[in-house]
Amino acid sequence: MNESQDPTPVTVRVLLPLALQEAYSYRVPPGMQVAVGDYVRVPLGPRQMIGVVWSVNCDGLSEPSRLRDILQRFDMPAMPQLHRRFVDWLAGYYLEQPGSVLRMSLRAPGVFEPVHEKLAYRAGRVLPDRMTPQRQRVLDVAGEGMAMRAGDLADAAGVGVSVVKGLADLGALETVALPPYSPFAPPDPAGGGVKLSRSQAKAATALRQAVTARDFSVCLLDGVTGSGKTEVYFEAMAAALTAGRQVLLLLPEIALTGQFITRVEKRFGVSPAEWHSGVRPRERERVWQAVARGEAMIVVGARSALFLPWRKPGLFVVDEEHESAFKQDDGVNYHARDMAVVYGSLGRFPVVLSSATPSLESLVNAERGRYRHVRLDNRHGRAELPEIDLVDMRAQSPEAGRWLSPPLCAAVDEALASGAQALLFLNRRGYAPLTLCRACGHRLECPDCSSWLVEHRFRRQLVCHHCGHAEPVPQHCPACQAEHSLVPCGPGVERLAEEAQQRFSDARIAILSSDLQRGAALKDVLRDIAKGRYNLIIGTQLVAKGHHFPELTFAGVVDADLALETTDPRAGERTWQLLAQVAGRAGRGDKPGRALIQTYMPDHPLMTALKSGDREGFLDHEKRIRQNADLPPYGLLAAVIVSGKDARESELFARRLATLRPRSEAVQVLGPATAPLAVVRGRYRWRFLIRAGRKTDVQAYLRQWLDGVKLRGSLRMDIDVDPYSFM
DNA sequence: AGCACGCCGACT
DNA sequence: GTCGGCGTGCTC
Repeated sequence: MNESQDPTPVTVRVLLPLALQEAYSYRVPPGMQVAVGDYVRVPLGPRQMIGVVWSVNCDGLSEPSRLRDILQRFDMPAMPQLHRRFVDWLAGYYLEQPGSVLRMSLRAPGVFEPVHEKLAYRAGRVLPDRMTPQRQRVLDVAGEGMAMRAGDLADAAGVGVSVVKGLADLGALETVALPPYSPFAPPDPAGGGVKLSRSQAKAATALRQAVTARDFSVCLLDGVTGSGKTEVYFEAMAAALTAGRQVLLLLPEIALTGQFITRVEKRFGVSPAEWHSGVRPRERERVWQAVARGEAMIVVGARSALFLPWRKPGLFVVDEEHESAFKQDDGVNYHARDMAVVYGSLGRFPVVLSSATPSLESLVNAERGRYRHVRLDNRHGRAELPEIDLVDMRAQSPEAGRWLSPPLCAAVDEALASGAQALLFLNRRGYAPLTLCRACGHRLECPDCSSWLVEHRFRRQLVCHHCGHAEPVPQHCPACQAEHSLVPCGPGVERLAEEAQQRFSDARIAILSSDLQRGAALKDVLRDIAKGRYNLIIGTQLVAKGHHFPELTFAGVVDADLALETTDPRAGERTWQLLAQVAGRAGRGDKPGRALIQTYMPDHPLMTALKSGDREGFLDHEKRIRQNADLPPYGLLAAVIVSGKDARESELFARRLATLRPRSEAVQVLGPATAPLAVVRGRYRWRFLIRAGRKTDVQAYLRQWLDGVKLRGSLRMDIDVDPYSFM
């Protein structure tokens, strides 16, 4: 009877950041108050873990005697209900354990460590009985008002720290606890704005309305590079900040955060919080705490920033929303752009998706009226794309071992001669994608994956791009022992640079690829390009993203067909986005540039559309293909990948799984077939593709099929809802 | 995720 | 004889 009056639950369910089926029950010890969302420390087997109270069960469902006690409740803002709903929603959609999703929300471990309090000192009320010159100097400095750390105070007074400590003990100095983290300054929504063009102003008004409506909506901000999308969504951010709400600016990759932080500083007068894997632990703590307290108002971050414990979110902006980098491919396979939209819909606040080449998904959502389509005209009235011509490689094929056709060379020559910069784009790292033996035909393959080893000549290594395996380039063929018989086949950017150096003898060549990204190397090269130290840039897709080369007048695409030759259902769309972005790099100021695209498929609808700058035409073509094949966004897709260390065992398991699949009118299961990359890291992979109508509950189907399946030995099963990469 | 338990190969 | 490899299973 008495217990029922007690408001404190006897047992609670605690979600732990582990891949467990469910939350675990714990007892609340007498005298402890816990509520849903609280962060707690609990015992788990021989160790302790930090988890979140997910629900309370006052009825004591499991026998309380078997349960263990919560050890500690952390005194910090509880995880908001919105965030807990988000974790559950994401886990349900991607068929993940909620604990695995929670883990991504607890990636600032320092916040649960005891805060080593930082102390400072200022003048106290009493004077010491015995005054010394040293003491006097310290009190003089302290008398100026500012509380200082012991070391600083001692330095300023020219004395040892012991004098300060002595005065503090006597009460002549007062101890003040400094806030453990330096606070984030409040941004100024009104400051730093620039004059907007008419088109920008109109778009900004639309976005501001969405923010002030204080309800869920999605705006697709669609405008070419140079149309000023950033300034427009900055206006929406200003509106959210004015309303006292937090803003997230989500970027597809870390390399871009630097420039955006500078722009935010200019616009809002303060440094935003920065969140991505490169942020140091101490700073992570600071940001996590400040977001949890609702003190960090602007966060610029990569996809993991979604998992910060947002206190009062008012706007999420996803820049370059078409980027496939928003899809995480390891661990929990979530799409950050889609989850930003989900967060907004759960939290009833607007989301802005921004792109020069919006994804087909977003465009179709706009067509269906689910997203608001906000278009921006080009500020300079320039055409969307520069003048693009195709080089028919069937007719203009360069000699063997060369990849630059005569028209491409002529265009580069012309650009360089005029004192401008030129760009050659090839989406392939290294020197050559394949090395084979002339004597026996043996191909050098990764020992752990079914993929070719890529020669990296600068590193003098053969590298597997799938698992990172690297080995020195052998002297003999490993199969037939022939000497000097290994020949590189096909080009990578390194080899292209070699050819370019021969063709354009006075060119100053820079190679831009992700191999360069370690340390400050990339930054240095970009700066030197901006200074004009290089005039011929040879790069992988790194050059397509964000970086602006003001003196570039020509862009050449060395192999436009590469990205099309995959099994990925979005290959066409990706190729379009990539090539449009690369071509868009050409042109300075208001002067359009020129682009040449080498292809063996000049009649492909994508290529002809690129040539005529007909985005709508390409999109219509792409939509028809997807519609006919029931592919996203007209149908739903999921992949189930089964893998194991033993080839036979993996296959048998996949075949047995196939017999277990439930019959369904609405869902089509294709496979099992060997995955496109049949072996990765020594694991043999089989794949099912699941295709269903747009309104089908694929998750329910997959659960019905796979929930009871027992995995034995090294067998693994990975579910990928909305797959992007078909590897 | 850890951490213990368990079962097979090469050692002082 | 034991040390130790990592496959397997459990944690309220």
